[in-house]
Amino acid sequence: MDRFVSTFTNKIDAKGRVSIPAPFRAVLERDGYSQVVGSAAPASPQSGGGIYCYPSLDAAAIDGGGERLAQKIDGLLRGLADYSDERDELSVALYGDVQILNIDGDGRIVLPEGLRAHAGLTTLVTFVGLGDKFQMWEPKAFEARRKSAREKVQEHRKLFGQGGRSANPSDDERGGSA
Amino acid sequence: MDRFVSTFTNKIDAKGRVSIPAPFRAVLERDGYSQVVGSAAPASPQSGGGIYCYPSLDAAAIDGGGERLAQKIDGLLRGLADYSDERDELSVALYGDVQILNIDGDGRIVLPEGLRAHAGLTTLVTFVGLGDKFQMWEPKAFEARRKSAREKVQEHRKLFGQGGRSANPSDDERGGSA
DNA sequence: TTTACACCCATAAATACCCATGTTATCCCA
DNA sequence: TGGGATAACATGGGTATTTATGGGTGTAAA
Repeated sequence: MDRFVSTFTNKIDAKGRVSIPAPFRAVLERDGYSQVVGSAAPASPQSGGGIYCYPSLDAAAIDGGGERLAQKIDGLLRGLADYSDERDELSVALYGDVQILNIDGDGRIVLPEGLRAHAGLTTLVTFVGLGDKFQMWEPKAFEARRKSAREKVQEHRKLFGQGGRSANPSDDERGGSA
Repeated sequence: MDRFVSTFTNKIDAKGRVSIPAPFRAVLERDGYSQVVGSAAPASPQSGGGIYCYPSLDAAAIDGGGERLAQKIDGLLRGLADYSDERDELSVALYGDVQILNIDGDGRIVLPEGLRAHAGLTTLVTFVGLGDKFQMWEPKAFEARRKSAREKVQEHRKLFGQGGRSANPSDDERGGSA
């Protein structure tokens, strides 16, 4: 199964577009999102093409993914009675905040104002692979979070007393930052 | 699977018309429009049909959708056949105020006074995708709804449990980028 | 007639589509 | 093994479509 891994930082251009890191695009293609590579019939936004994005509930970031992520959202609602008030209300948060961003022929998306604001994005976006989904962060904000995450991991290591870490993986970032 | 997702806010013009967000129209086209009378052919040369609408039972909003929604409502009532009291009530509540709003050549509908009053609509309408139906809200009212919905989701998130939108980044954080 | 509505056209703005370029990593061959 | 040719990718920008919105007009119902 393909997973989103690694982090990449790309630029938001004057039109608000960002390139999705090629490796992520590859995962998305397999994940069952249908992209119009050539000049075939355009996939409509709701057709299941494009990527699913929504503001992260507890972080200043945007969550994104393909069909698999969409299915998970569906799964959360399954089991709730049809047309119950509760279901409607949860749907608002789960579907209402979702945006389907179409990927253009060059592998780019446009980030709507709402999402950009939530993540505090201006000119750069850091794509972070999280397995089933990925997140889009403002580079500085992500660095801070990554740092704290590492510290937590270190603590756990000490607790478990297993130091067997082979090497500090070199971060394969690209783009103008760093 | 096609679903209504995302939210859009459009304007009600002087004639009481509102544009249905294009992505929703795309879903409706696949879903099948509701026909006013059972004519196999398109209802009218211009409009492909109409959308199935009724005042939301639990909220100051209008529920809308296509054939799928119409079928579900039907099914829901059929299932209640035994409890005729309840069925009658629901029938009245649901069918009584159902309207099929025709979509004009430009993708717009006219909101009847009754519906508009129920949702407190004046000049703006917020369309909210809820999966297999959508709702129309007065923007301010919707904001409140969205807020409470988000809170509810926060509560329920633990119940939904693993595998869901794990939303807590540190849950699936890889310790570095190995 | 008067009113409400369906239909038609016009337009600005947002969006999708297309092609070009610089840069980097990769490959091939001498 | 070095170096030039090649391919992949991120990025910039021009242009054609879509979309939302406003308004005019005919037509059918009241």
